[in-house]
Amino acid sequence: MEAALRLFARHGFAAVSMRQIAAEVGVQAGALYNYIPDKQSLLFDLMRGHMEALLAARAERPKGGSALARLEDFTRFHIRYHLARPDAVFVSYMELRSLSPENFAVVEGLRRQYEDELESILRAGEAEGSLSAADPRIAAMAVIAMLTGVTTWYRAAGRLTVDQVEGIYWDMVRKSVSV
Amino acid sequence: MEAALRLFARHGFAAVSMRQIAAEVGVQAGALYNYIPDKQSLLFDLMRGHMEALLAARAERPKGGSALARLEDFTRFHIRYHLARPDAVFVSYMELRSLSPENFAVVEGLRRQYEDELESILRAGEAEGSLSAADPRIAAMAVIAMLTGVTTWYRAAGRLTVDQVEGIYWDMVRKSVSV
DNA sequence: TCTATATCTAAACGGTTGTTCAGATCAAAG
DNA sequence: CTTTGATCTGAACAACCGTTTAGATATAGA
Repeated sequence: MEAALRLFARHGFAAVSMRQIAAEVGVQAGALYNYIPDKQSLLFDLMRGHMEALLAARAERPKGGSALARLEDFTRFHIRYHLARPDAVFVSYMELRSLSPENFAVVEGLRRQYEDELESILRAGEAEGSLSAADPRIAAMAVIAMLTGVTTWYRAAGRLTVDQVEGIYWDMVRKSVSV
Repeated sequence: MEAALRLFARHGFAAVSMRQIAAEVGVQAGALYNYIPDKQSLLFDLMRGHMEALLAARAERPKGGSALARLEDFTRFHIRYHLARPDAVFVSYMELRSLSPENFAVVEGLRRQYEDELESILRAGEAEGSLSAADPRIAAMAVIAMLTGVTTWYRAAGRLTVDQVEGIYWDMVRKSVSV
């Protein structure tokens, strides 16, 4: 699974052969079929696993507090979690179209759950009067796109630590939905 | 080229065969080679063409004015331009890894030019005192990620017009880098 | 040590891949 | 009407695809 994830992230699902994955772990291609029914299931398991782990990790965060506090926690959590597993993020955002329709629907549903939490935080902030988003659904999509984009340029060896990145993005997110 | 762009956007570069592209335009696969040297060049021409057209269209916009005015123009331009050609945008952002190293470097350079303009607008705003971005480079990447993300959910048949989307995003962008 | 089970290899399956090429077909120019 | 050059077909090429399978090999329990 790790080898497949790495190769899918690097070259794309369609461009990676079962023989390449097998070679990466030192077996013949046929041996992989003792563990997975087919290539599509391999991709689906990786993506569903990533989304479920994301939701599970998110569920462990505190749920109470002000909308502003929850928004900050969401922002920092998202950046930290995504920067820690760039391959899984990359594959999960890029290979949606490689999923069969049924598998796509499942992953899409999980993603939707995640987006919905942010949307409800923004709605709560609106109700509180502490946040302002003209369209909470679109604001949620915009914030997530902004935050996830960090994985395209962040390099652990670069000039910024994860903490610093968190701070910069939180500053922007906070202001973007401020009253 | 149009057929290839459409298919690449839908299924991905690696997943589309020359025979599929040929069938889309009603010829045999071999006939395509009267116009392109190989499949890689086809992708490269599409991506380079998109980036060059983007830069050319951007270059026609007014360059003067306050940093705030230029930021608004950049924001609205980006959304309008990208929503008008979703396939080209999708392919150009998704298939970077399908490019040969030399071709990747070219496309990456063009993209960098585009990002640099936004970064310089933010720096000018900082100098003017009208904008505030803790790290202009990262703020530029964040804003572009947010704006480009619109192509993932926007549907022409949806509840919002392009003008409305522009307005919502400009509001968020403006606030995110406000003093 | 024998047996049962898990795991692997090596080969094969039918099908598809990007690309080439000889020859057919077409349109326009002389 | 003939010629030229562009364009296309249809077949072929070697290589690779995902997947299956028979049989070899390893592992662990009785």
